[in-house]
Amino acid sequence: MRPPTTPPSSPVDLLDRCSAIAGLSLGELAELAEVAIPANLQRHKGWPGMLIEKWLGATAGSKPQQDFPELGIELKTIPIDGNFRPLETTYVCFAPLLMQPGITWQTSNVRNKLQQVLWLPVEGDRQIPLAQRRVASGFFWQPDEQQNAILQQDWEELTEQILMGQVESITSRQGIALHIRPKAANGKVLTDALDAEGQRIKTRPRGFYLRKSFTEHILFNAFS
DNA sequence: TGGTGATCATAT
DNA sequence: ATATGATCACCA
Repeated sequence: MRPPTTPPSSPVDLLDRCSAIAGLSLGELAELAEVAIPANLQRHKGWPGMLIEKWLGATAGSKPQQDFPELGIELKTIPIDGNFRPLETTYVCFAPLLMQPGITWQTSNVRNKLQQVLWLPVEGDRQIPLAQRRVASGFFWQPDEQQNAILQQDWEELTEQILMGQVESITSRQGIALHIRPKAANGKVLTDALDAEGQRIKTRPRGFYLRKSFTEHILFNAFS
């Protein structure tokens, strides 16, 4: 078995590719793909995600769009414990700190990315050697009405705060499903934002993340 | 002990 | 610096 060299032609094709790797370990997948296996993830935090991308035929590169643009599908690998509960929050996208005029939930990058997600849980307990961690079954998810409402509410609250020049007072404790945290290589990375007086300030870049409590429900519904 | 804030690798 | 892929790790 080898990784595909072309993007999936359809959602069914994509799901087939998931089925083909379900139950296999990251070590097996890395060996078949001729990818080096790091000893741990401390300096290779995105490694499982990149490996899975390769096996599903996602377009390489760092574009601010979905992983499968032709299908309108975003891929998210998610580390889970023995009970299929998420071990980490899920990064969604950067939080724009200099708002485009007329940005709404409907046109937001968060909504665009979460409209149709392929979740691929992977064993993530740190006591399991990286190479031995197995891939679970992937599944499609679309936010239901209630989930959409919560996401929209969180997004609007956080966006409003950014718009009001209050980015520095945003804490990751805000938001039921979606929250904002720093997202950068280190604390020295700064980007432009606006303060309450509309003056340009430098602040740490932020990203939108899904809380574990939210993704836990998604996983629970999928596997129960 | 788990969530918040910080950080790591890589491509453009 | 911004974007992708995320997980690390400190401390309340």
